[in-house]
Amino acid sequence: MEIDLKYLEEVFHKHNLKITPQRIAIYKELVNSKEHPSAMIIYERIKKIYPNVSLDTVNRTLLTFSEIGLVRIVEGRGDPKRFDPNLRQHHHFRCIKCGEIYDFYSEEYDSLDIPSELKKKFIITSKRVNLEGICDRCRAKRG
Amino acid sequence: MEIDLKYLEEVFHKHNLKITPQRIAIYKELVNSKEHPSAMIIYERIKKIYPNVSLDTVNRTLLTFSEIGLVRIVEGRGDPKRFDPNLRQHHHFRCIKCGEIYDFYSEEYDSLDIPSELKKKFIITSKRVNLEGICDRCRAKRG
DNA sequence: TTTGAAATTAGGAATTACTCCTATATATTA
DNA sequence: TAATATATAGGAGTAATTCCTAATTTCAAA
Repeated sequence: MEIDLKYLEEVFHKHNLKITPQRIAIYKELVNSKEHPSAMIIYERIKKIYPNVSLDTVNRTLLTFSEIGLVRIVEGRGDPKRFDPNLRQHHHFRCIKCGEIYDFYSEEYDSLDIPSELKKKFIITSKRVNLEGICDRCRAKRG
Repeated sequence: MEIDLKYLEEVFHKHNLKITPQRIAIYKELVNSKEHPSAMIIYERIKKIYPNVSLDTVNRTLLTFSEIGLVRIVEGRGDPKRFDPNLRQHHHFRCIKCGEIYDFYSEEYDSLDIPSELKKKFIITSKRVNLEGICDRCRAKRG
């Protein structure tokens, strides 16, 4: 998928971030990933194009992106952080066997009300339904 | 809070786990925690009672507990694993400033339907709504 | 009860996933 | 184009977790 470079550069400008080839490459790689990759996975792929990019840069960049809201860190179970460039409101199904995360969309879930006792106490900035279970592939493997 | 030792021993038996003082202490400590603690935090507390318990045992034990469904690993953002002994269906609010996680209950959320295209493809074993935002304490701090 | 096999533990080493440090290089603005 | 503020690479350092192994403990059967 071609990314909208202009949009990306605008976002960088808005947050006073310099436009560097590494940042663009990292963002491209993440957008074109389907599996909510970790920094290490992005790093391995980027290395093929920029052989001496450093893992630290990939990590730092992905964290910067998440700070400015360009990507999100997926909610996981304490293993390596995984990143998600999908900013459209969506929800996750996670396979407890293989760890794969599948995005899905649901208007019903999007329009869930926040319980009023929480609304009074907290400022709510994000809402997501996380489902877990066994995906079709893993189910097939074990009959 | 007093834990139900009998219940705990039954669970251990059911899964062919031996009843050891460490396992009981670790479970007690977790149940009596209110902040979804990490293995390290549990370890520090247990050490006061069993000075030469090892961190590995705490980690291993908590993972074992999560495998048999006695506790759950809280969904987080890649930092140390945190554990939750609350098996009653509930949902989480996580403060993006301080990281604190608050359990809450909602019948509306509990009774959410699973989208049919997911139900067809996947076996769903768990469902949770995760809210994020800023908690009352952090809000107070910054006026 | 005692005994013995199998599971579990402590302690340290190893690994993994970051995160920090700093000299060099690069992007932007004047 | 030059100045300067950022960002990067590479390596060191740190945190969280997992692995390894010898010693210990649990528990079931005698």
